[in-house]
Amino acid sequence: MRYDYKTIEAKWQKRWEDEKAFEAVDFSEKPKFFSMVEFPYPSGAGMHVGHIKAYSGLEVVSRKRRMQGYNVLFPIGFDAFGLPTENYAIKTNTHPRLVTDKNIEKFTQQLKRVGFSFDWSRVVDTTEEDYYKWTQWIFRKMLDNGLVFRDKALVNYCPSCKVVLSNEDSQGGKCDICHSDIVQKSKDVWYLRITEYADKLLRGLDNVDYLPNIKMQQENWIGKSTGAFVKFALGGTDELLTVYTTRPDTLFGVTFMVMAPEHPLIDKYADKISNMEEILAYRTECSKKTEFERTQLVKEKTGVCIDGFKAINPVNGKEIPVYISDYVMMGYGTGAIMAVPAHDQRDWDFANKFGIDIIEVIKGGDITVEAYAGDGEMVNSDFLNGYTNKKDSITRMIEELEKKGLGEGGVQYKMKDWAFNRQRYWGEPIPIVHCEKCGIVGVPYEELPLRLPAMDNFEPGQGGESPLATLEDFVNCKCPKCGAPAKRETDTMPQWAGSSWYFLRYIDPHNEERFADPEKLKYWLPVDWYNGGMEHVTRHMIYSRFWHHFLYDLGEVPCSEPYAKRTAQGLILGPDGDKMSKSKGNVVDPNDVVDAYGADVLRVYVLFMGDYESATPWNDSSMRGCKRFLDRIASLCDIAEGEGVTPELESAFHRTIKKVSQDIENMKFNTAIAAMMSLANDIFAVGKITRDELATLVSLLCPFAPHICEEIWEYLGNTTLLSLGQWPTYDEALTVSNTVEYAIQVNGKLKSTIVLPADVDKETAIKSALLDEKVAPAVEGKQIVKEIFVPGKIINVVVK
RNA sequence: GCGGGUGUGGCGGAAUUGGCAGACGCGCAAGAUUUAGGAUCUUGUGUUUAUUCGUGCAGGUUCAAGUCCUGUCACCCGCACCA
Repeated sequence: MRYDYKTIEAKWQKRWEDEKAFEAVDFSEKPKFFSMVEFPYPSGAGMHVGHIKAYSGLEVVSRKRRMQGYNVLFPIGFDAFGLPTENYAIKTNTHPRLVTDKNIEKFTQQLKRVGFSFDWSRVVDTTEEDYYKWTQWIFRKMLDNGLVFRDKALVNYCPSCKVVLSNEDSQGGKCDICHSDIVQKSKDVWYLRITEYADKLLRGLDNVDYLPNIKMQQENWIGKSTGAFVKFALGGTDELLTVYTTRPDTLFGVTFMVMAPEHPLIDKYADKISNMEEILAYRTECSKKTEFERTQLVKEKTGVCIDGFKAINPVNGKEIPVYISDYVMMGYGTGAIMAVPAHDQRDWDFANKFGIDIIEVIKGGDITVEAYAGDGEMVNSDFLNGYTNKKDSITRMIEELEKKGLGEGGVQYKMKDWAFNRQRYWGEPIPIVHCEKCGIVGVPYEELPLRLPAMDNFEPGQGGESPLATLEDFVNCKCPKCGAPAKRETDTMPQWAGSSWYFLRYIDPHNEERFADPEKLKYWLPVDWYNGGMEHVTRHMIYSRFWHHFLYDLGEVPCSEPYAKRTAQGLILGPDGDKMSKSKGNVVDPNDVVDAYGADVLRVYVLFMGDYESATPWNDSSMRGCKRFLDRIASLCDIAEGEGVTPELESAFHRTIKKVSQDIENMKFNTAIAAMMSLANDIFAVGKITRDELATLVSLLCPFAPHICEEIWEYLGNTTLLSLGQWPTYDEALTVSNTVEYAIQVNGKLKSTIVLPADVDKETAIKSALLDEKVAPAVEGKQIVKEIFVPGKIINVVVK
């Protein structure tokens, strides 16, 4: 058969679409399988091959599941709000709506050309009113349930994008979008109280099947630590200064305290502090430092001693000095620490610089040289002396503190509340009204969606105002509660909002009454298998798990965890081994590959090129090998004859069915394809194949290269779709052949190989081995000390 | 600094978990076919003169180690003054 991929691919894509082959059926009797890939951001550049690899994994799994008789929901959509589109819109003076529609059209066309078996009847677009209505609805529910609050805070501000960023979006002091330096700025910020769900999000990980490194990253992100809160009296005030520590048992080693420069107690007692000017100067200096400077200057500690009050150590009554220093952050713990220089390197550095006492309380290190953070016997610690177990000494100290009312055990999380507003146009308007009398009032549910108003100039205002703030009609409104004139919130939601619940909308994308029908949610949830990039396993996944947990607490969804299983694909690197990027000019466009080789070749190659979870460089000639493979498969039509089984191939077929079936489940697509290539090699070596066997082979290959396989299936006389056909089964007994090639070793060195019956016994095997013409001379005249026989594998003779 | 991961031919990568290292593919070489190029097909391809030596490096356990143990180096990815 001639492999005319252009004609073949167009033909089958049309037929799948005409027959609605891949549309999921709600409430079908078949077992359900909900597989989901991370929906793309429809950028103007179109897709690159990385997208194709990201979708091909679950594409193969989904196609296999359909052939195994599952009712498969494999949806796709577009996460289309966000800055790149908006920036492009500003630059070209086109409305972001038009830009988005154009980009979505381009992406859709590209995805369809590759032949992905998405359910195109359920496409969601986060920027459509009937979608973001429900994004706003969930936000309103959060507002009702006390999970939304407003605070003035120092925020990460990107002067280039003119936008406030979350900590997550400004890692390393750089803007996640344009990579400019972030500055700190005081602003009103809307927060979502995600920290309230920290423990639920952590415990939920026990019941899901995520790759171990994904779980670990999420645990790390949540960052739970256990320890104690300890209260220190401040001499000369009625105040208790609370600190958080993971090692309350080192309390006898505390020789000073440190507060974050912005700590509010400093302002409260400003009139008691004689060196306030010095402190204010230090504060100013700190606020000027960028994140980069703060992390680079890690070793050099700076600070100022507060001249006005001293702290009292609650366990021994000692007076100790209090400093401010920027190595203590306002954002973690209580913004103040007890310093134990003998056993914390940062405290040690600080003490060393400022000439503060260092008292050893744990034996084992040399505290004149550096802090000792290891375990050991407690000393200089009164009732804790002699303790050697960290856990016991901590427990004992917490008991003691609780008895005196000077402290208690507690936990802390690294995770911070989610800064949820952006001063940009292309996002979901935050459905809130500011009323002078009533304060913050939610837009009534029946008024949702709060539509993004049409406007011409989406450029952010100077000073970081949202462009919406310039629209009088939008801003001025009536208070929904009291009817008095009020003002609308003009900020919009961050891009993470729409993607926090999209998997729910796939289940019922056209519902006008609810975000999704409860019965349908019950049928489809949870997502059985979710695949995406490693870069999203903390932010997007934690945010969306948070929203889902919240909806679960409201009784809106039937399970607490949205994703039963999560995997991640590795990047495709450029041919030069570098990350693909437009600036490096090493981006491979999937359209070019489809034009030159066909969609099936592209699909097979992105899965064959390497381990699915690892980063692998693109290689054009390696891809041509995949083309050759499919050509050879097509050419099998010319030799396929007769029915039934070719005896020489029977075992190879059963082994391949087993291997491919298992490898797909483990995402070992590269070895699955290798196994089919091997089988093809065997077939050509034998020189014949029956029509039945060819049908089996194309069934196995169909999830990978569906167009050519459908064509061959039709060539074999079938009128049904192979994509909805039967997944081949294998007979375990036939996967093993009745002879085995044994390796023969003498003293562990390979000497020869020998073919023996599979059920050979040890005695016969060794006897035959010793007769081998290469083995005999090596053994001759020597004494046999030991004979090792591993059934099915190896014979080893030890001689002296 | 902390946490996790990876080191195997010229290249991408395999190795049913301790049992013939290099499956499969690329590349390369020779041959066939072809007016030629391309494509296709066949054979070969870690190293080395038989023999050896070979999975980052150095030791160890074992009849047997890419796989287990100890130490060490390099690279990659997270988080990062987290108290």
